[in-house]
Amino acid sequence: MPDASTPRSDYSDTERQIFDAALQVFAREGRHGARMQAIADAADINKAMLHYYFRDKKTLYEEVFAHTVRRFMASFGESLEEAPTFEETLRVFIDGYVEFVRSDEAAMRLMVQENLAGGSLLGKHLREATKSGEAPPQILVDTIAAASEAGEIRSVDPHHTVLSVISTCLFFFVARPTVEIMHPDAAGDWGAFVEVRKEHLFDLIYHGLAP
Amino acid sequence: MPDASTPRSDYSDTERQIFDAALQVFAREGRHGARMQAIADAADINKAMLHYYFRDKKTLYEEVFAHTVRRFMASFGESLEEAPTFEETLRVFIDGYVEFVRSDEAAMRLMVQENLAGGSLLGKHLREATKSGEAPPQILVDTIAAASEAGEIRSVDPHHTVLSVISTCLFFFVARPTVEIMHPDAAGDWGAFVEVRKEHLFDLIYHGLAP
DNA sequence: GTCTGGTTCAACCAAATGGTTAACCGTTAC
DNA sequence: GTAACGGTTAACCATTTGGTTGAACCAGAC
Repeated sequence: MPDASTPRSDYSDTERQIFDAALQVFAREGRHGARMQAIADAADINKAMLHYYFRDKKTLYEEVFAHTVRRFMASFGESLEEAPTFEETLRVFIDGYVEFVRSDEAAMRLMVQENLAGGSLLGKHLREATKSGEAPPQILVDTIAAASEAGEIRSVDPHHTVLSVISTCLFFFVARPTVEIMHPDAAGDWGAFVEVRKEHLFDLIYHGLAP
Repeated sequence: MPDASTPRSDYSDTERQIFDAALQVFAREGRHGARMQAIADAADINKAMLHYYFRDKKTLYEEVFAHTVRRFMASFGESLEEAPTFEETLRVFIDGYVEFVRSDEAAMRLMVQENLAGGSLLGKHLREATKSGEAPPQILVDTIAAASEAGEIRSVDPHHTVLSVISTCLFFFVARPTVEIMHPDAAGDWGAFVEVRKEHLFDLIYHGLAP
C-alpha cells in the first residue's frame, strides 16, 4: 500500500515516514504495546527523530489517531454518492466503503482498538471530524429514511439499518485471521474474497430491505 | 457480571481471582499493554502470586486466551438449537449468541484483539476448541444450506451468510463506544438497546434470506 | 571560508516493568 | 512441641523502554 494513509499535506518527508510507520505499528501492537524503537525501525530513522518531530509517544499517537478518524469519516462521506435509486446508492456505498478499508486496514485496526480500549479519545475527535456540515453517517440514515418513506424499501429503523450495513462492511476485516481460517478461499486470494463478499452483502441487505 | 467467565473448574479460588482479573485487564489494555501489577491489583493479590500460579505473562495470557476461545466456541454451539423452522433456529441463535457476548464482553474483546494483532495464536486454539465433533460454525453453515435446499430460504452462499450473521451480532459490541456516541439511546440504556437490536437483526436477515 | 539554522545520530539516563528471592505465616503431621 | 508444607509478602534485581543530550552533519547565506 504505497499511499494508503495520505497524512496532512504540510508534513515533510521525514514526518510522513514517521507518521506512516507509527500508524502501522500502533495498529498492530496497540497504543501501549507499540514500542518507539519499533516505530523508528519501521520508519528507518533514529529513535531521537520521533521526539524531534512529535514531542512524545502520547502526542504521536493522538496525532495519528486524530488523522485516522478524519480519514475514516471522509471515506464514509465519499462513498455516499447521489444515485437515482436507493439500490444504486447502497451498491455504491458498500463498494466504496469496503474498498477504502481494504486499501487501509491499519486505519480500521486503529479505530477498533480505540473502541476496545474504551474509546476515551473517540468523543472529541469524532465530533471534530464531523462538525463541518452534517455527519456522513447521518446522511445515510436520512437516505434510508427517505427511501423508506418513498416506499422504495420496507419500513425499518434507519439507525439500526446503518449500523448493520457498517457492521457487515467492517467485521470481516476486523476478524480477518479468523475468517481466513474458517473460510479457505479467503486465505488463498483475499482480494477475490472481498469482491465476492461485496456482492453477497449487497444482495443480503438489499433483499432484507426490499418491500 | 458475577460469573461471566467460568474458568476451568479445577481452579482454586485464588487462581480464579487471577484468571478473572487477567481476562479483564488483557481485554482492556491488550496483550502487551496489560501490566502484571494491574492484574495483581485487579485480583487483589500480591504480584508474586501471579508468577506462583502462572509461570509468566506469556503463560498467563495463553491460558486465558485458550479458555476464552473454548468458551466462545461453546457459546456458539449452545446457541444453536434444533427448531422446527429455520426462522425459529435463526431467532434463537441470534438471541443466544448476542446474550453470551453481552454477558462477557471481555471475552469478545480478547478474541478481537488477537485478530487485530495478527491472530498467531488463533490457529492452534481454534482448531483445538473445535476438534471434538463438527465445528459449531460449520453446523450453522449446514443448517443454512439445508434450509436453502428445502426452499425455506433463497439460494445463498451459506458461508458468507454465516459470516454476515456473526458480523452483525458482534460488531456493535466491538464498536460500543462509537455506537453510544452515534446512537443516543444506546448510551442511555445499553440493555434495552441490545434487545431492540436483536429484533432488528433477526428482521433484516430473515427478510434478506426469505424466498 | 565560515556562520547559521535545521536536521541526524550514538550514547546516555531515569523510570517502569517482568520476574526472583528469602523470609514469614498458618495449618497439618508426627 | 516442632518439622514440613503450601501459600503469601515485601524487598530486590535485571532488562526494557520512553525520553534526553551534546556533538556532528549539511545545506544555503553572506
